[in-house]
Amino acid sequence: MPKISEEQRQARRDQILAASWRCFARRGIHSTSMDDIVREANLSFGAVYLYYKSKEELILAAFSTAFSEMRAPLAPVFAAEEPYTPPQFVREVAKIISSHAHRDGLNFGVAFLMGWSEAQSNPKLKEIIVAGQLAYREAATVVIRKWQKRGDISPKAKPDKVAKVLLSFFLGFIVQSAMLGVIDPDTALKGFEGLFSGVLTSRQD
Amino acid sequence: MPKISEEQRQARRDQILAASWRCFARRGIHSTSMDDIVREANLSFGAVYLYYKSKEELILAAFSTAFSEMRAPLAPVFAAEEPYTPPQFVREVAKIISSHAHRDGLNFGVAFLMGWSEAQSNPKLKEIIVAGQLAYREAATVVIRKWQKRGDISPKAKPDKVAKVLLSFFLGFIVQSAMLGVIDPDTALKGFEGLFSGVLTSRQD
Amino acid sequence: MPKISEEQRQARRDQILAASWRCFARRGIHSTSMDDIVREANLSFGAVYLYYKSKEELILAAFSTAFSEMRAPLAPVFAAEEPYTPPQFVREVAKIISSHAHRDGLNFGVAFLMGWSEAQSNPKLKEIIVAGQLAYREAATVVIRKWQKRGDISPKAKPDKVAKVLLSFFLGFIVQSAMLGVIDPDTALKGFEGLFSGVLTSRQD
Amino acid sequence: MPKISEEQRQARRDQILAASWRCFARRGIHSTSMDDIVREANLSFGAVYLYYKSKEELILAAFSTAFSEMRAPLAPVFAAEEPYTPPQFVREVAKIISSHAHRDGLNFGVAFLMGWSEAQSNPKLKEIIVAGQLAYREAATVVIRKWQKRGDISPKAKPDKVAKVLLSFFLGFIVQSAMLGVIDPDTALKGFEGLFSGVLTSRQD
DNA sequence: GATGAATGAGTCTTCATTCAT
DNA sequence: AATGAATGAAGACTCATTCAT
Repeated sequence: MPKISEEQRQARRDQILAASWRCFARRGIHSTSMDDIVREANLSFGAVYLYYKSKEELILAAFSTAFSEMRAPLAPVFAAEEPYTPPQFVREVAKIISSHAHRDGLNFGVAFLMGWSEAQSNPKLKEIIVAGQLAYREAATVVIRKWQKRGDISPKAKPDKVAKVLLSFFLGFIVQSAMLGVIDPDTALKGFEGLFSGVLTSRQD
Repeated sequence: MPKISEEQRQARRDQILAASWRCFARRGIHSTSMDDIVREANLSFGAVYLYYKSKEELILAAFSTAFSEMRAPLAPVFAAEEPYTPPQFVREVAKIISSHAHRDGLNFGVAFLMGWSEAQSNPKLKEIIVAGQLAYREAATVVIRKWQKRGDISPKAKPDKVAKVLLSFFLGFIVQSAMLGVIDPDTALKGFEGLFSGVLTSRQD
Repeated sequence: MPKISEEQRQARRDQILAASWRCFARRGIHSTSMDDIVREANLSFGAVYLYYKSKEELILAAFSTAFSEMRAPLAPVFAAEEPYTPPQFVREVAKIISSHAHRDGLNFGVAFLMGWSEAQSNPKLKEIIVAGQLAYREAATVVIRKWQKRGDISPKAKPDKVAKVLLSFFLGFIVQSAMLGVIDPDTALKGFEGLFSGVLTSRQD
Repeated sequence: MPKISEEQRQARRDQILAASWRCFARRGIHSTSMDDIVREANLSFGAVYLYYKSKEELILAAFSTAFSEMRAPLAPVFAAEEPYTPPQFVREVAKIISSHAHRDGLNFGVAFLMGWSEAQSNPKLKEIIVAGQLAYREAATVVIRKWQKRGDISPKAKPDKVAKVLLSFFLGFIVQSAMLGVIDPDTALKGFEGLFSGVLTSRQD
């Protein structure tokens, strides 16, 4: 019979994860030592290892959490029965990414950059990320089909190709937000509309 | 007074950098030891340290080189007096990114992901990357103005906002290519056209 | 004032010791953690430390017990008023060692090997073992004198020297049983008889 | 092309092994830290790990060496075309064990005790030791057959059983030497002769 | 008496860097 | 210029022990 409740246990895990992210965001994953995390979490080595049995497991948990925290607010936008129009959809996603990027005074957008990089030498992490990106492509495809049904975009477009372009846009948005500073959702909206204000015309060539 | 010519010196530096990238692409920066690089370059520790005085300097040089190698083929596309139309522009950039990503059997697209991540704990690298991305935004702005002049896109659009969206798209394209596999330039073209096939219409609402 | 009876207390100590031996025999002393013992004994850390105040004390108790458990069945063989003849004596001792070595599916013969090794860095343990081996030499000397009295062996032999040889034989028997598998008591008997079937003759040279 | 010769390399390995044994003999294997060995060898961590890639490998090498050092002087005694008579054989082996046990002011006899114990949790070591002991049994069998041919012992004895008894005796001799102090070869001889001075008689029963 | 979460000193090991040759 | 053996600081992780409950 455990001496602490499941809630207490989860609270400790969260405490460690939060401390880890404060360290990772400040110094990067590889410049963060377990010692840093232990100190940041105001715990002991043993305590941290009681909840995560290796640095790798901790890193994996940290990224899984970070990714799913981004997933939560995005889900309703992708799953809406009656989706936003493309420009509004872009605006909404941009808004969520922006607000997610800066919390508790730290830039959590870098979590994605770090995760993508780390994935190159961490198969499990890569699997998680690939699965996540493919899921977004899938979800986007569904939205795109609805757009086509509603007449928002041409019925001739291939949804899977459009989905790749749409996902590219969001991923790049994350990169820019992390490297150059947050992009205002309205800027995203206006830029999006502007970029394609002539597409139809140019296709008529 | 150096005992070897400047060409020989540069050749050695390139040899070391090439070996480094083969290692980095395979195992990631932090899982690559100087020993790995020394062996991959068929040199000695002393030789490597003769040309790069620390691992950090080597990493910095490796990223600088990788970024400028991408810059070279992109430059004419951005600098053309009479630019491609937006869809064709996207296609061209996608083509260059794709072909750059896979060379010598290695995925050099990951170089960008690694660089962005590494930049979080390496101010000098961050500076280089930020400068590069801002330069692309600038170059894109110039192209966008030409599009507006030529009537490819609306003259009312703010070029700097459109540039952010355009850069986002390309950066995301790099991410997807590295994580999920290369995206065919025609897919990019078709997806791009499809996504915006209804933008004007939707704006008329 | 203890809250449990002395019998309960001793039962707990035995339970912990038995669990310890199951662990030690499986993985060795140094690869066995207190955690292993706690789990094997179905107890808690606190409980184990209530009965043994350190791992060292537990180890010492474990060996003391193991040694005295071997002593019990051997005692009558050594103390018999009218001892076995030398070959039968060897057979009896071999039988006891063999049956002791394999109990509860574990090889307790290794206890001796471990104890001898551990004694090198544990003075208290060494003292116990040395005292035990000297006691066996003493007991053997008594038996040997009886053999001489009865005419089993030459009255000219020095009992203390014979005792050393006899003890050597038994100790080596323990080693072989633990390392190469149990030696059958009859094998010991026959081998013993065979080895010395010509000693008298060779002495006549 | 290596910078140091094979002899220098071997010398370093020997230096490390010698230092390890000084530590092991003093404090036991598990109480000896790599730090102890590094200091005793007057080297650096890196240097030791350059020659042995883990503590386990070092331990294995240390025991292999210790065992083969014992094998060297024993080989001629076992392999002689015309072997010693049984009592002289015992004397010779005892002499070699005694002289081997004390060298450089350290008791190398404990090496065997430690090895046997360590083998319980180290399969590779166990394999080496088992193979060694079986080899000695084999070698002893050959000697025993020669004794039978020469009439030193009864032709009816089973050589393999006698070999087990003979090996037991030597192993136990090692144990006693290590735990109680070296046994004089002549003591071994006299004790051996004394123990069996009545065997033939007792067999007539 | 009993529990088991928490502690933190101590361990093995790696690897960027140096320097005698 | 080039070599590669040697260095040792720093890192991840373990585990005997304690103590608040």
